[in-house]
Amino acid sequence: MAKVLKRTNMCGELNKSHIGNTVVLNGWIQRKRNLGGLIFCDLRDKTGIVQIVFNQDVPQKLFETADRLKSEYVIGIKGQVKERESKNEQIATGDIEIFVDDLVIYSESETPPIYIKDDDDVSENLRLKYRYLDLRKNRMQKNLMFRHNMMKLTRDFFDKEGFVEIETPMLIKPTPEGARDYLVPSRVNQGMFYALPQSPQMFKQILMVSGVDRYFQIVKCFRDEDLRADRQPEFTQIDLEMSFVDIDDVLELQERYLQQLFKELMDVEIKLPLPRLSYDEAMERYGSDKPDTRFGFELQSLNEIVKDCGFKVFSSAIDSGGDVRGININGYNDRFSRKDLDKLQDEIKVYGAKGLAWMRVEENEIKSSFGKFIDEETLKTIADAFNAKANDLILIVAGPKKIVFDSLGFLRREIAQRLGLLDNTKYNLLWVLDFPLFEYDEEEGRYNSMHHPFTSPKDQDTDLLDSDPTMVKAKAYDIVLNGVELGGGSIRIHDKDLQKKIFSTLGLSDEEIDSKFGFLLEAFKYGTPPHGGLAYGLDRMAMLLCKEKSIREVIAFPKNQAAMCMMSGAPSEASEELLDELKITTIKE
RNA sequence: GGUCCGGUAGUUCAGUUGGUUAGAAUGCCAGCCUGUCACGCUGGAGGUCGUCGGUUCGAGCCCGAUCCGGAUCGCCA
Repeated sequence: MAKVLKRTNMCGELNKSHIGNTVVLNGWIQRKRNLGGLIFCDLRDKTGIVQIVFNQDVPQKLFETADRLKSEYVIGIKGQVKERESKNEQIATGDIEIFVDDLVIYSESETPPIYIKDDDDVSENLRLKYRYLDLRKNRMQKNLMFRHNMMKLTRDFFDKEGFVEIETPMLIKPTPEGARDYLVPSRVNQGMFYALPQSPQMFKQILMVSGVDRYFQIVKCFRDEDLRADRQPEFTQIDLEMSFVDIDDVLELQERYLQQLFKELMDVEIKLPLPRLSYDEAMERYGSDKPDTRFGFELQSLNEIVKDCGFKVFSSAIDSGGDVRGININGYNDRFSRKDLDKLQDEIKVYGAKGLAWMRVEENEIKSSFGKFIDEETLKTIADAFNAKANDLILIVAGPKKIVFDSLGFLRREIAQRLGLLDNTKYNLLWVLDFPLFEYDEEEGRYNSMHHPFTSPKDQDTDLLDSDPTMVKAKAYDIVLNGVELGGGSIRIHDKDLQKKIFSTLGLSDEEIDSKFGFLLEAFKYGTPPHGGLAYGLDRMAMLLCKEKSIREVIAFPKNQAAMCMMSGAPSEASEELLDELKITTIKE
């Protein structure tokens, strides 16, 4: 076992002020340049890279050891910091280099299967398999540090505001609604199962009943649903709950938190109060309940203009309760070929759109895909509704509202991205409020909670619970950043009778209510403060602030799209012994 | 579960209407080299073209099936 040289400095932190010092560094060989009688190595640790030099003034044995060095060998060196004759402007330590007089090889390395550099474009599968190598990259180290700083700032902020971090259980009762649970068999209670929490929702509400007053937790949550670039089966939430508050109290505190987060971690000033949009307005203007407001192309209703226009696609959409809406890609008509438009039309079919109608506004005429079905007067009226000028492109979708919103919402984002209009130095935070409490599930023929069943309806809407549940608005709020839902929450129901009423509107029988939520309702019998809270998706927040495209870049050991850990091989089969003990029989083929 | 894109050297990729021994860059190995910093120069090794089947005189290329990866719709209270 080689001696460990006691480190005096980190590689990336050395500069001119260290010239003349003798330093001891530990790290990995990034690269070796052997000039024959002179060897240069780039030595890397988590802080950066510094050049170390071996020349023939050193003992022959040391020089021979240096000659053996290869990529990713782990070494320790002692040497003197000297000013460089020719600087390297590319790296932070480019003014200096270390002349080595002692070298220890702690461990050798096989040739790594992936390169340790930020701009490699190796397949993600390989990166995940060799995650320990991937994480050596400067970019990944930075992301890990950023996430750490985010969690530290979060803990400090909420601590100062009187919040207490309390751990809630990971083995809990399966939840009937919402996402699919991960199930954990109980050995002690044969045939019974725990679930891993999708969120600590009921526990944090019960902590309010317990008089904790303000709770928060940075907590792992689990949902057994399909993965996406921004969705992992296990993810981290910043979860919090407050007693004796209404919507404005929650939002005001969160705004101060976000302001501080952006100021300290990003050096970005966020102006308060944040903009607020109602759910209806967000849908009407942006076709999304998480609008990206960094660019225009807002939706415009054409119902009034085209309801009697004679073009069947439009009029029948309106007659059957749907919509005709469009967006104006103003100033970019010349950027879209006929082929581009056909492709966009294809792409919105996944949302159920039957087609895409378009109008090209040119200097002296309007060309459109539906010109022969409609008179020129109406075309002009549509163009006027969009304040269209030459070189504008108007895209129109007709159909059921959801399809129209989804399609145009997609087109807005997609086109802005293609045109390079997504300014990643801009951080548009906003609240979306006044969500519907329920949405009607056509397939199951019943109402579902849009948020979750503990969400309080708006006071003035409680009468509508019986007559028209879909009209009831919720005391719910989402925080949105550049088109991504960062988090959401609500003021909860603290009245057990109202809570029961909501459950029954959701179609739950008394027995179901009792078996699934009985403990919460029981707790509510004994004095419940008005309360509300919110949860942020920490991974998503870190992803956006690190300017990454996937949350996998800010999670140390993420799963791939098939929910597998490529490094460790999870999930895997369980042993017969374990399964026997759990009384679980697997179906053998 | 559906749709789309991809799978060729350790890695990233090219590979023409199907036609000789499948190429490049980089990495790796060996030799030379005292101011490099993506060091350079010379030489070398490295391939089940994801897998199986079919068409064909002949398949990396065409067809079918299948496996794997990614994006996405559904799903994600």
